[in-house]
Amino acid sequence: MKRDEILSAAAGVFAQHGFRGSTTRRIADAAGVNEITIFRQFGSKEALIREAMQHITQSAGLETLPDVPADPERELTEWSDSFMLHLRLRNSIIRKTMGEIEERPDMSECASYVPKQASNDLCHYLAALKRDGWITEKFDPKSAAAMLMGAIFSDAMGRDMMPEVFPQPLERAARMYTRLLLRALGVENGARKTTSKHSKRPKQLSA
Amino acid sequence: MKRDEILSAAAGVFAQHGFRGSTTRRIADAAGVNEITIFRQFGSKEALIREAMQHITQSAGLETLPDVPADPERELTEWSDSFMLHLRLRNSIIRKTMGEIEERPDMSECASYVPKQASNDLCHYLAALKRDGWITEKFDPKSAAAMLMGAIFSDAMGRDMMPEVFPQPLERAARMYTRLLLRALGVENGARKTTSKHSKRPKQLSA
DNA sequence: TGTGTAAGTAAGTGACTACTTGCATTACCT
DNA sequence: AGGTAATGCAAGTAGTCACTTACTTACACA
Repeated sequence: MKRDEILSAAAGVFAQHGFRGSTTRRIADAAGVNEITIFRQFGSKEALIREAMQHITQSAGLETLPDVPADPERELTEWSDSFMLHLRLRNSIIRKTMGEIEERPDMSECASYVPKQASNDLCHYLAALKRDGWITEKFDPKSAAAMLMGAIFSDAMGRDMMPEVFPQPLERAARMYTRLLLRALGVENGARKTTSKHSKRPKQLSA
Repeated sequence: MKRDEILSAAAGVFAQHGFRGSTTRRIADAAGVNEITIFRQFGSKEALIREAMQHITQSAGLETLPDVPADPERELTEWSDSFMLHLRLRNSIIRKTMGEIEERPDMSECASYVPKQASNDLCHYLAALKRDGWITEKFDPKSAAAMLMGAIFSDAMGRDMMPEVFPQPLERAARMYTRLLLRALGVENGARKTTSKHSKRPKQLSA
Protein backbone atom coordinates (compact mmCIF):
# COMPACT_ATOMS: atom_id res chain seq x y z
CA MET A 1 0.00 0.00 0.00
CA LYS A 2 1.37 3.33 -1.01
CA ARG A 3 -0.85 5.27 1.39
CA ASP A 4 1.94 6.39 3.67
CA GLU A 5 4.21 7.43 0.84
CA ILE A 6 1.41 9.51 -0.61
CA LEU A 7 0.67 11.07 2.77
CA SER A 8 4.22 12.16 3.42
CA ALA A 9 4.64 13.33 -0.16
CA ALA A 10 1.49 15.40 0.23
CA ALA A 11 2.84 16.96 3.42
CA GLY A 12 6.08 17.83 1.69
CA VAL A 13 4.44 19.33 -1.35
CA PHE A 14 2.02 21.27 0.84
CA ALA A 15 4.90 22.67 2.87
CA GLN A 16 6.49 23.93 -0.34
CA HIS A 17 3.51 25.13 -2.31
CA GLY A 18 0.49 25.47 -0.02
CA PHE A 19 -2.94 24.09 -0.74
CA ARG A 20 -3.60 25.62 -4.13
CA GLY A 21 -0.07 24.87 -5.27
CA SER A 22 -0.32 21.25 -4.22
CA THR A 23 -1.60 19.85 -7.47
CA THR A 24 -2.49 16.21 -7.51
CA ARG A 25 0.03 15.72 -10.28
CA ARG A 26 2.84 17.18 -8.15
CA ILE A 27 1.93 15.04 -5.17
CA ALA A 28 1.72 11.93 -7.34
CA ASP A 29 5.13 12.62 -8.85
CA ALA A 30 6.65 13.28 -5.44
CA ALA A 31 5.24 10.00 -4.15
CA GLY A 32 6.32 8.06 -7.23
CA VAL A 33 2.75 7.06 -7.82
CA ASN A 34 0.14 7.40 -10.50
CA GLU A 35 -2.19 10.33 -10.05
CA ILE A 36 -5.20 8.05 -10.04
CA THR A 37 -3.99 6.09 -7.07
CA ILE A 38 -4.45 9.26 -5.04
CA PHE A 39 -8.10 9.54 -5.94
CA ARG A 40 -8.73 5.87 -5.37
CA GLN A 41 -7.10 6.02 -1.94
CA PHE A 42 -8.35 9.34 -0.66
CA GLY A 43 -11.26 10.34 -2.86
CA SER A 44 -10.23 13.94 -3.35
CA LYS A 45 -7.31 16.29 -3.00
CA GLU A 46 -8.99 18.01 -0.08
CA ALA A 47 -9.45 14.74 1.83
CA LEU A 48 -5.85 13.74 1.15
CA ILE A 49 -4.34 16.95 2.43
CA ARG A 50 -6.60 16.98 5.45
CA GLU A 51 -5.46 13.49 6.35
CA ALA A 52 -1.83 14.39 5.74
CA MET A 53 -2.14 17.32 8.13
CA GLN A 54 -3.67 15.22 10.86
CA HIS A 55 -0.99 12.63 10.28
CA ILE A 56 1.85 15.02 10.97
CA THR A 57 0.16 16.79 13.89
CA GLN A 58 -0.32 13.48 15.65
CA SER A 59 3.29 12.50 15.18
CA ALA A 60 4.46 15.58 17.10
CA GLY A 61 5.85 14.95 20.57
CA LEU A 62 6.66 17.85 22.86
CA GLU A 63 9.25 17.89 25.62
CA THR A 64 7.56 17.82 29.01
CA LEU A 65 8.22 20.12 31.95
CA PRO A 66 8.45 18.58 35.44
CA ASP A 67 5.57 19.04 37.83
CA VAL A 68 8.01 20.05 40.53
CA PRO A 69 10.71 22.44 39.37
CA ALA A 70 14.19 21.51 40.48
CA ASP A 71 16.43 23.61 38.26
CA PRO A 72 14.30 26.25 36.54
CA GLU A 73 16.95 27.65 34.24
CA ARG A 74 18.06 24.25 33.01
CA GLU A 75 14.56 22.82 32.67
CA LEU A 76 13.12 25.85 30.95
CA THR A 77 16.07 26.19 28.61
CA GLU A 78 15.79 22.58 27.54
CA TRP A 79 12.08 23.00 26.97
CA SER A 80 12.63 26.18 24.96
CA ASP A 81 15.31 24.53 22.89
CA SER A 82 13.08 21.61 22.03
CA PHE A 83 10.16 23.91 21.27
CA MET A 84 12.34 25.99 18.98
CA LEU A 85 13.62 22.87 17.24
CA HIS A 86 10.09 21.60 16.80
CA LEU A 87 8.96 24.85 15.22
CA ARG A 88 12.01 25.22 13.03
CA LEU A 89 11.63 21.72 11.62
CA ARG A 90 8.09 22.59 10.63
CA ASN A 91 8.37 26.30 9.94
CA SER A 92 7.58 25.99 6.28
CA ILE A 93 4.41 24.01 6.80
CA ILE A 94 3.38 26.23 9.70
CA ARG A 95 3.76 29.36 7.59
CA LYS A 96 1.66 27.81 4.85
CA THR A 97 -1.02 26.72 7.28
CA MET A 98 -1.15 30.13 8.92
CA GLY A 99 -1.48 31.76 5.55
CA GLU A 100 -4.58 29.75 4.84
CA ILE A 101 -6.59 30.31 8.01
CA GLU A 102 -9.13 32.46 6.19
CA GLU A 103 -9.70 29.97 3.41
CA ARG A 104 -9.40 26.69 5.30
CA PRO A 105 -10.07 27.43 8.98
CA ASP A 106 -10.64 23.81 9.96
CA MET A 107 -7.18 22.76 8.83
CA SER A 108 -5.58 25.55 10.82
CA GLU A 109 -7.52 24.47 13.87
CA CYS A 110 -5.80 21.11 13.97
CA ALA A 111 -2.49 22.96 13.70
CA SER A 112 -3.21 24.98 16.82
CA TYR A 113 -3.24 21.90 19.02
CA VAL A 114 0.50 21.85 19.68
CA PRO A 115 0.90 25.51 20.70
CA LYS A 116 -2.17 25.33 22.94
CA GLN A 117 -0.72 22.29 24.66
CA ALA A 118 2.65 23.97 24.99
CA SER A 119 1.09 27.09 26.45
CA ASN A 120 -0.77 25.03 29.03
CA ASP A 121 2.35 23.12 30.05
CA LEU A 122 4.38 26.28 30.36
CA CYS A 123 1.70 28.08 32.38
CA HIS A 124 1.53 25.19 34.80
CA TYR A 125 5.26 25.17 35.18
CA LEU A 126 5.39 28.89 35.86
CA ALA A 127 2.61 28.53 38.39
CA ALA A 128 4.62 25.75 40.03
CA LEU A 129 7.62 28.08 40.20
CA LYS A 130 5.51 30.50 42.17
CA ARG A 131 3.92 27.79 44.30
CA ASP A 132 7.31 26.40 45.29
CA GLY A 133 8.76 29.75 46.21
CA TRP A 134 11.02 30.40 43.23
CA ILE A 135 9.05 33.54 42.45
CA THR A 136 7.80 36.00 45.01
CA GLU A 137 6.73 38.88 42.79
CA LYS A 138 3.31 39.10 41.23
CA PHE A 139 3.03 38.13 37.60
CA ASP A 140 0.53 36.81 35.10
CA PRO A 141 1.60 33.31 34.01
CA LYS A 142 -0.27 33.58 30.73
CA SER A 143 1.52 36.78 29.75
CA ALA A 144 4.87 35.35 30.69
CA ALA A 145 4.20 32.13 28.78
CA ALA A 146 2.96 34.05 25.75
CA MET A 147 6.05 36.20 25.81
CA LEU A 148 8.52 33.32 25.84
CA MET A 149 6.61 31.26 23.32
CA GLY A 150 6.07 34.29 21.12
CA ALA A 151 9.76 35.08 21.06
CA ILE A 152 10.64 31.49 20.18
CA PHE A 153 7.89 31.28 17.59
CA SER A 154 8.90 34.49 15.84
CA ASP A 155 12.51 33.41 15.83
CA ALA A 156 11.65 30.03 14.33
CA MET A 157 9.49 31.61 11.64
CA GLY A 158 11.50 34.71 10.80
CA ARG A 159 15.18 33.98 11.27
CA ASP A 160 15.63 32.54 7.79
CA MET A 161 14.08 35.63 6.21
CA MET A 162 15.88 38.25 8.30
CA PRO A 163 18.73 36.80 10.34
CA GLU A 164 20.03 40.27 11.35
CA VAL A 165 17.19 40.97 13.74
CA PHE A 166 17.64 37.81 15.81
CA PRO A 167 20.32 37.04 18.39
CA GLN A 168 23.29 35.03 17.19
CA PRO A 169 24.03 32.23 17.20
CA LEU A 170 20.87 30.29 16.67
CA GLU A 171 21.94 27.64 19.15
CA ARG A 172 21.92 30.08 22.05
CA ALA A 173 18.79 32.03 21.13
CA ALA A 174 16.30 29.94 23.09
CA ARG A 175 18.55 30.13 26.16
CA MET A 176 18.74 33.93 25.91
CA TYR A 177 14.98 34.30 25.68
CA THR A 178 14.59 31.93 28.60
CA ARG A 179 17.04 33.85 30.78
CA LEU A 180 15.36 37.14 29.97
CA LEU A 181 12.05 35.70 31.06
CA LEU A 182 13.47 34.29 34.27
CA ARG A 183 15.00 37.65 35.10
CA ALA A 184 11.67 39.30 34.43
CA LEU A 185 10.09 36.93 36.92
CA GLY A 186 12.85 37.42 39.46
CA VAL A 187 14.21 33.88 39.32
CA GLU A 188 17.96 34.03 39.65
CA ASN A 189 21.09 32.15 40.66
CA GLY A 190 19.29 28.85 40.98
CA ALA A 191 18.24 29.82 44.50
CA ARG A 192 14.79 29.69 45.87
CA LYS A 193 13.52 32.82 47.66
CA THR A 194 11.43 31.09 50.30
CA THR A 195 11.31 27.53 51.49
CA SER A 196 7.76 26.67 50.58
CA LYS A 197 5.79 23.92 52.19
CA HIS A 198 5.80 22.32 48.76
CA SER A 199 9.53 22.39 48.44
CA LYS A 200 10.03 18.65 48.43
CA ARG A 201 6.72 17.40 47.25
CA PRO A 202 3.56 19.33 46.47
CA LYS A 203 0.62 18.34 48.62
CA GLN A 204 -1.61 17.93 45.64
CA LEU A 205 -1.00 17.96 41.93
CA SER A 206 -3.41 20.24 40.16
CA ALA A 207 -6.11 18.14 38.56
CA MET B 1 -7.64 56.67 -13.59
CA LYS B 2 -8.64 53.58 -11.72
CA ARG B 3 -5.07 52.63 -10.88
CA ASP B 4 -5.40 53.24 -7.18
CA GLU B 5 -8.69 51.42 -6.86
CA ILE B 6 -7.18 48.43 -8.61
CA LEU B 7 -4.11 48.54 -6.39
CA SER B 8 -6.04 48.57 -3.15
CA ALA B 9 -8.45 45.96 -4.44
CA ALA B 10 -5.49 43.77 -5.34
CA ALA B 11 -4.07 44.20 -1.84
CA GLY B 12 -7.39 43.22 -0.31
CA VAL B 13 -7.86 40.17 -2.50
CA PHE B 14 -4.28 39.10 -1.90
CA ALA B 15 -4.78 39.40 1.85
CA GLN B 16 -7.77 37.08 1.58
CA HIS B 17 -6.63 34.56 -0.99
CA GLY B 18 -2.87 34.80 -1.45
CA PHE B 19 -1.11 35.02 -4.79
CA ARG B 20 -2.51 31.98 -6.49
CA GLY B 21 -5.98 32.72 -5.22
CA SER B 22 -5.87 36.30 -6.42
CA THR B 23 -7.35 35.73 -9.84
CA THR B 24 -7.50 38.70 -12.15
CA ARG B 25 -11.24 38.22 -12.31
CA ARG B 26 -11.59 38.49 -8.55
CA ILE B 27 -9.42 41.59 -8.38
CA ALA B 28 -11.33 43.20 -11.24
CA ASP B 29 -14.64 42.49 -9.54
CA ALA B 30 -13.38 43.83 -6.23
CA ALA B 31 -12.20 47.01 -7.93
CA GLY B 32 -15.40 47.42 -9.91
CA VAL B 33 -13.38 47.38 -13.08
CA ASN B 34 -13.20 45.35 -16.25
CA GLU B 35 -10.61 42.61 -16.16
CA ILE B 36 -8.90 44.05 -19.21
CA THR B 37 -8.21 47.35 -17.56
CA ILE B 38 -5.88 45.49 -15.21
CA PHE B 39 -3.77 44.15 -18.04
CA ARG B 40 -3.71 47.50 -19.83
CA GLN B 41 -2.60 49.27 -16.65
CA PHE B 42 -0.17 46.77 -15.20
CA GLY B 43 0.70 44.33 -17.97
CA SER B 44 0.40 41.19 -15.89
CA LYS B 45 -1.02 39.86 -12.67
CA GLU B 46 2.46 39.47 -11.26
CA ALA B 47 3.39 43.10 -11.94
CA LEU B 48 0.12 44.30 -10.43
CA ILE B 49 0.53 42.42 -7.19
CA ARG B 50 4.15 43.39 -6.88
CA GLU B 51 3.19 47.05 -7.24
CA ALA B 52 0.34 46.64 -4.78
CA MET B 53 2.71 45.19 -2.20
CA GLN B 54 5.20 48.02 -2.58
CA HIS B 55 2.33 50.48 -2.38
CA ILE B 56 1.20 49.28 1.02
CA THR B 57 4.70 48.83 2.45
CA GLN B 58 5.54 52.42 1.61
CA SER B 59 2.38 53.75 3.22
CA ALA B 60 3.38 52.21 6.57
CA GLY B 61 4.49 54.70 9.21
CA LEU B 62 5.97 53.46 12.46
CA GLU B 63 5.86 55.25 15.78
CA THR B 64 9.30 56.61 16.65
CA LEU B 65 11.18 56.18 19.92
CA PRO B 66 12.97 59.20 21.39
CA ASP B 67 16.73 59.38 21.15
CA VAL B 68 16.89 60.29 24.81
CA PRO B 69 14.61 58.21 27.03
CA ALA B 70 12.60 60.23 29.51
CA ASP B 71 9.93 57.79 30.66
CA PRO B 72 10.89 54.29 29.52
CA GLU B 73 7.72 52.51 30.54
CA ARG B 74 5.45 55.05 28.92
CA GLU B 75 7.52 55.43 25.77
CA LEU B 76 8.04 51.73 25.25
CA THR B 77 4.43 50.91 25.95
CA GLU B 78 3.24 53.43 23.41
CA TRP B 79 5.66 52.07 20.87
CA SER B 80 4.59 48.49 21.56
CA ASP B 81 0.95 49.44 21.28
CA SER B 82 1.45 51.09 17.94
CA PHE B 83 3.55 48.20 16.69
CA MET B 84 0.87 45.74 17.75
CA LEU B 85 -1.80 47.83 16.05
CA HIS B 86 0.26 48.03 12.89
CA LEU B 87 0.69 44.26 12.77
CA ARG B 88 -2.91 43.49 13.64
CA LEU B 89 -4.22 45.74 10.90
CA ARG B 90 -2.09 43.83 8.43
CA ASN B 91 -2.00 40.38 9.98
CA SER B 92 -3.85 38.72 7.16
CA ILE B 93 -1.59 40.06 4.45
CA ILE B 94 1.49 39.35 6.55
CA ARG B 95 0.46 35.74 7.04
CA LYS B 96 -0.08 35.34 3.32
CA THR B 97 3.25 36.92 2.48
CA MET B 98 5.09 34.76 4.99
CA GLY B 99 3.44 31.69 3.55
CA GLU B 100 4.86 32.48 0.16
CA ILE B 101 8.50 33.12 0.97
CA GLU B 102 9.60 29.93 -0.74
CA GLU B 103 7.70 30.62 -3.93
CA ARG B 104 8.06 34.40 -4.16
CA PRO B 105 11.09 35.40 -2.10
CA ASP B 106 11.43 38.86 -3.62
CA MET B 107 7.96 39.89 -2.50
CA SER B 108 8.65 38.76 1.03
CA GLU B 109 11.83 40.76 1.04
CA CYS B 110 9.97 44.01 0.64
CA ALA B 111 7.73 42.94 3.53
CA SER B 112 10.69 42.56 5.86
CA TYR B 113 11.54 46.24 5.69
CA VAL B 114 9.21 47.33 8.48
CA PRO B 115 10.31 44.76 11.08
CA LYS B 116 13.98 45.38 10.31
CA GLN B 117 13.43 49.08 10.83
CA ALA B 118 11.49 48.47 14.03
CA SER B 119 14.20 46.18 15.36
CA ASN B 120 16.84 48.82 14.70
CA ASP B 121 14.83 51.55 16.41
CA LEU B 122 14.17 49.40 19.42
CA CYS B 123 17.79 48.29 19.73
CA HIS B 124 18.93 51.90 19.66
CA TYR B 125 16.43 52.83 22.31
CA LEU B 126 17.49 49.97 24.57
CA ALA B 127 21.12 50.95 24.09
CA ALA B 128 20.17 54.50 25.04
CA LEU B 129 18.53 53.18 28.20
CA LYS B 130 21.82 51.63 29.16
CA ARG B 131 23.85 54.65 28.08
CA ASP B 132 21.75 56.97 30.21
CA GLY B 133 21.93 54.82 33.29
CA TRP B 134 18.45 53.30 33.30
CA ILE B 135 20.01 49.87 33.06
CA THR B 136 23.07 48.73 34.94
CA GLU B 137 22.99 45.00 34.32
CA LYS B 138 24.51 43.39 31.30
CA PHE B 139 22.17 42.43 28.51
CA ASP B 140 22.12 41.87 24.75
CA PRO B 141 19.96 44.56 23.12
CA LYS B 142 19.25 42.40 20.11
CA SER B 143 17.92 39.54 22.21
CA ALA B 144 15.80 41.87 24.27
CA ALA B 145 14.42 43.59 21.17
CA ALA B 146 13.75 40.25 19.48
CA MET B 147 11.92 39.05 22.55
CA LEU B 148 9.57 42.01 22.81
CA MET B 149 8.94 42.19 19.10
CA GLY B 150 8.49 38.44 18.89
CA ALA B 151 5.90 38.45 21.63
CA ILE B 152 3.98 41.28 19.97
CA PHE B 153 4.28 39.69 16.55
CA SER B 154 3.02 36.30 17.68
CA ASP B 155 0.15 37.92 19.53
CA ALA B 156 -0.85 39.93 16.48
CA MET B 157 -0.69 36.86 14.23
CA GLY B 158 -2.13 34.20 16.50
CA ARG B 159 -4.67 35.77 18.84
CA ASP B 160 -7.54 35.42 16.40
CA MET B 161 -6.82 31.74 15.92
CA MET B 162 -6.28 30.83 19.59
CA PRO B 163 -7.31 33.61 21.96
CA GLU B 164 -6.94 31.39 25.05
CA VAL B 165 -3.17 31.36 24.94
CA PHE B 166 -2.75 35.14 24.95
CA PRO B 167 -3.21 37.56 27.85
CA GLN B 168 -6.56 39.27 28.13
CA PRO B 169 -7.65 41.82 27.27
CA LEU B 170 -6.05 42.61 23.96
CA GLU B 171 -5.76 46.28 24.88
CA ARG B 172 -3.37 45.59 27.73
CA ALA B 173 -1.30 42.85 26.08
CA ALA B 174 1.39 45.10 24.63
CA ARG B 175 1.77 46.85 27.99
CA MET B 176 2.23 43.52 29.78
CA TYR B 177 4.90 42.35 27.38
CA THR B 178 6.64 45.69 27.73
CA ARG B 179 6.63 45.56 31.52
CA LEU B 180 7.98 42.02 31.52
CA LEU B 181 10.83 43.14 29.31
CA LEU B 182 11.60 46.16 31.48
CA ARG B 183 11.67 43.97 34.56
CA ALA B 184 14.01 41.59 32.79
CA LEU B 185 16.32 44.51 32.10
CA GLY B 186 16.02 45.84 35.62
CA VAL B 187 14.26 49.08 34.74
CA GLU B 188 11.73 49.84 37.46
CA ASN B 189 9.71 52.52 39.16
CA GLY B 190 10.61 55.15 36.63
CA ALA B 191 13.84 55.80 38.50
CA ARG B 192 17.26 55.89 36.98
CA LYS B 193 19.95 53.81 38.68
CA THR B 194 22.87 56.12 38.06
CA THR B 195 23.10 59.70 36.96
CA SER B 196 24.95 59.27 33.74
CA LYS B 197 26.99 61.94 32.09
CA HIS B 198 24.48 61.68 29.28
CA SER B 199 21.51 62.21 31.50
CA LYS B 200 20.49 65.54 30.07
CA ARG B 201 21.91 65.40 26.63
CA PRO B 202 24.04 62.75 25.01
CA LYS B 203 27.43 63.96 23.87
CA GLN B 204 26.93 62.53 20.44
CA LEU B 205 24.05 60.96 18.65
CA SER B 206 25.02 57.73 16.98
CA ALA B 207 25.50 58.32 13.29
C1' DT C 1 -6.97 -22.51 -11.54
C1' DG C 2 -9.84 -18.81 -10.26
C1' DT C 3 -10.72 -14.61 -7.62
C1' DG C 4 -9.89 -10.28 -5.40
C1' DT C 5 -7.07 -6.29 -4.56
C1' DA C 6 -3.80 -2.63 -5.33
C1' DA C 7 -1.73 -0.48 -8.78
C1' DG C 8 -0.90 1.34 -13.68
C1' DT C 9 -2.08 3.36 -18.66
C1' DA C 10 -4.64 6.16 -21.75
C1' DA C 11 -7.87 9.30 -22.78
C1' DG C 12 -10.95 12.72 -21.79
C1' DT C 13 -14.38 16.22 -19.31
C1' DG C 14 -15.72 20.56 -17.75
C1' DA C 15 -14.29 24.36 -15.23
C1' DC C 16 -11.07 27.90 -14.50
C1' DT C 17 -6.83 30.90 -15.52
C1' DA C 18 -3.82 34.53 -17.48
C1' DC C 19 -3.84 37.00 -21.25
C1' DT C 20 -5.16 38.71 -26.26
C1' DT C 21 -7.70 40.85 -30.07
C1' DG C 22 -11.00 43.91 -32.21
C1' DC C 23 -14.28 47.24 -31.70
C1' DA C 24 -17.36 50.49 -29.25
C1' DT C 25 -18.01 53.90 -25.61
C1' DT C 26 -17.15 57.64 -22.53
C1' DA C 27 -15.02 61.84 -20.91
C1' DC C 28 -12.24 65.48 -21.17
C1' DC C 29 -9.12 69.06 -23.48
C1' DT C 30 -8.35 72.29 -27.11
C1' DA D 1 -16.07 69.85 -33.64
C1' DG D 2 -12.32 66.91 -33.32
C1' DG D 3 -8.72 64.34 -31.09
C1' DT D 4 -6.99 61.51 -27.43
C1' DA D 5 -6.68 58.66 -23.61
C1' DA D 6 -9.07 55.64 -20.44
C1' DT D 7 -12.37 52.29 -20.14
C1' DG D 8 -15.83 48.78 -21.42
C1' DC D 9 -17.81 44.61 -24.03
C1' DA D 10 -17.63 40.15 -26.51
C1' DA D 11 -15.16 36.56 -27.87
C1' DG D 12 -11.44 33.63 -27.95
C1' DT D 13 -6.67 31.03 -26.99
C1' DA D 14 -3.77 27.95 -24.83
C1' DG D 15 -2.88 25.99 -20.73
C1' DT D 16 -3.86 23.87 -16.10
C1' DC D 17 -6.74 21.85 -12.67
C1' DA D 18 -9.46 18.14 -10.15
C1' DC D 19 -11.55 14.29 -11.23
C1' DT D 20 -13.66 10.34 -14.27
C1' DT D 21 -14.15 6.25 -17.28
C1' DA D 22 -12.61 2.09 -19.25
C1' DC D 23 -9.28 -1.13 -19.58
C1' DT D 24 -4.89 -3.60 -18.13
C1' DT D 25 -1.09 -5.59 -15.18
C1' DA D 26 0.81 -7.86 -11.02
C1' DC D 27 0.52 -10.40 -7.18
C1' DA D 28 -1.55 -12.98 -3.08
C1' DC D 29 -4.15 -16.60 -1.51
C1' DA D 30 -7.46 -20.55 -1.53
